[in-house]
Amino acid sequence: MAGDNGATLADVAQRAGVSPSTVSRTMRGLSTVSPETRARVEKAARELSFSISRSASSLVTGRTGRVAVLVPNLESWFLGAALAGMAPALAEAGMDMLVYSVTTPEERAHFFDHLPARRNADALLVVSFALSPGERARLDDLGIPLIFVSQHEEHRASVYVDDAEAALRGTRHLINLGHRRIAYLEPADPSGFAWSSRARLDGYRTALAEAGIEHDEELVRQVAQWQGPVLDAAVGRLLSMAAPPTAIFAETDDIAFRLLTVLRGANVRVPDRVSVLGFDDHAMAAAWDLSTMAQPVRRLGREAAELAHAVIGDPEANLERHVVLPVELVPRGSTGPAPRSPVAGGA
Amino acid sequence: MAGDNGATLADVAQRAGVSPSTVSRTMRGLSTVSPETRARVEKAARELSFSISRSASSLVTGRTGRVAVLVPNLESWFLGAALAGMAPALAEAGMDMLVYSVTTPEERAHFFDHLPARRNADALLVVSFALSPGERARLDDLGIPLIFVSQHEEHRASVYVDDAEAALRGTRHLINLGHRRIAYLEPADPSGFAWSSRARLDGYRTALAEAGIEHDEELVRQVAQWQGPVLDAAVGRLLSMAAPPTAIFAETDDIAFRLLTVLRGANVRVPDRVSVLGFDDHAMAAAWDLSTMAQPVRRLGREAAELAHAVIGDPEANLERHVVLPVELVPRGSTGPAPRSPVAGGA
DNA sequence: GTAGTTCGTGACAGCGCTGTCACAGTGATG
DNA sequence: CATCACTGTGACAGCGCTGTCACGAACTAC
Repeated sequence: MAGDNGATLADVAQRAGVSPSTVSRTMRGLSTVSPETRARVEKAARELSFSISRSASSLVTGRTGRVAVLVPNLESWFLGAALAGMAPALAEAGMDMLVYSVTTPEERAHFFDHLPARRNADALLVVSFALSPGERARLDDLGIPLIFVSQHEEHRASVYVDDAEAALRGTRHLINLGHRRIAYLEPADPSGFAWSSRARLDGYRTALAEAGIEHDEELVRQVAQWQGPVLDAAVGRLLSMAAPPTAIFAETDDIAFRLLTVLRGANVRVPDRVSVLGFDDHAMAAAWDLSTMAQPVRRLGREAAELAHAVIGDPEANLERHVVLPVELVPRGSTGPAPRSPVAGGA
Repeated sequence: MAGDNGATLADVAQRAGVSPSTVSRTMRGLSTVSPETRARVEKAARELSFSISRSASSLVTGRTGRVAVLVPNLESWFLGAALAGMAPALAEAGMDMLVYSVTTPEERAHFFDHLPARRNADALLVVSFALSPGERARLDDLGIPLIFVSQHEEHRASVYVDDAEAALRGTRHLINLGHRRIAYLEPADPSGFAWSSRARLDGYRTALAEAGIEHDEELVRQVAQWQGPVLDAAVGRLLSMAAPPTAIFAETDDIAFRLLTVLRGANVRVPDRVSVLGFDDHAMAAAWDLSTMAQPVRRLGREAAELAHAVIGDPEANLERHVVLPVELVPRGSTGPAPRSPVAGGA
């Protein structure tokens, strides 16, 4: 039984008493088959547990029925959610999802040298993957449509969120709560992830300028997103300022979680003394009661998958289409009104 | 440029001045090619950006060079880690990874009706997927080797952890800390995940029996793993007992996180008044300072991928091999010595 | 009733590879 | 010097489909 690859189209044809052509037409749902014949063929196919060999059909059609997805890893909540958004959309379109997780330098070298996706997929979705210029160029060699997800790419289809606008709105939320001293924590180690870190910082600055709050570069600090001590130091630095911040905007929820842990350990009450705002709406954000800017990650994935499907189906499709999705504030318990006591001065 | 599927083997042959057969032999690394010819062919292949069409070769060989993975979702940390373990192992073996995420009833129906993996993969890895008997039987129809990951399946290759032993050791750890009243929280909603919940509970009971601690069924409570109120109620029940537990063993880290949140909200100090032990070593466990039983999830994935590769390469391979991996205690700050005060009586 | 149209089906080539067989060239053996 | 084994290469069929073309039957129109 094992190794038996199943019945062929010809087997089904014989059983149904028709030609292979007719079986092929039936399986592909072409309309030029009479209802009776169709029923007979479908019955035979079911009895033989037949299903089309994509290898054979793609040899003829040049289409593989597969979409490849390139991700910088598989363990982050973000990428899982993005894939989770793609999977149903692709399945619905009858396409399979090929996943390439490329993390280490060895994996990178291997992937970009061999381009295993070549001739194995009809499109490549690149998700939040920081590419070198050489790697970027190499992807064009694949000869299939590229779609960038959660990253912006000139002259190529891209699906992403408006980071600047989101950071702007998040910062405004803090300002509306009365905060004037608002710190910003940005990741020092994007670790292969690509997103518009710069845009988020810009949005933060725009909001401050808008409110006439003078910008204090001391309040912007780089912290390690995953590792230990650096964040403690940054927080210590902020808490020991003459005019310490009453709110901290973390560029990612991962940073916010670690920030909350540090603050809790230091007995700094949130949000009574310091408000904390994150970015992403990480799966655990609700459990941490973290206010955050929610990225529609699943939708990002879904839109990308749908775009891929559209592009594959239509060779004339616009290969430079950009889809920008909104980010919404999810207010939770980690943000509150600015305290009266520690800060005296206004703007 | 787009839509151009690249050079064929024949193009390379012509450029290198050899026959297609020789190019094929070269690309597959067969030994019967002279070094000079090999060099010439490789040069030509590189110049044309050639790579083998798996569709064509699999049509002949019957092998697809792909492994399919069936997962109940893509958003859990656990499955991401399992996939992350598989990916490099498969890449190294030159195989692609096809991911089928099957969550909703509609997706289930579609997957098991159409078996899209049929003839599209050389093996199927089933990861922690709770199958109905009908679905289970359907998978055998695929005609390819099945490998069960993080779940135990009679007469089929399986890679999993020793849940009973792990729960036994975890409970022993609590007993060694002086705890005698140890509660156990098990999930009421496995939500499509398959693991040996029963085995974990058994391990807990074995440890208690071993230590001569009488078993109190009141201390074992079912809680919703993802939803809200049920856990509060269970915790309330435990804390209002005449002899409340001094330690709580949560069957998953997800439960433990929610437990910690509830306890914090209720001002029950951990571990001073109640120790909390989790199970999984979730990516966030360190951030929560949660003591837990660490499953080697990545390794689970890697071993499964290697097993798949072995089985595919050798048709005579043992299709019923079982690999059992160990679970280790990771002691962190959520477990500590049993308090003196609240409980008087011993065993 | 003849010509034109549509519908449903079958025949057949060929997609790009691989596996088998054949065969020329080289060196070893007696 | 004839025989044999071995090495490196090419010729060719065929894997399981799809796309094109051809064709008979059943209509429609005048």
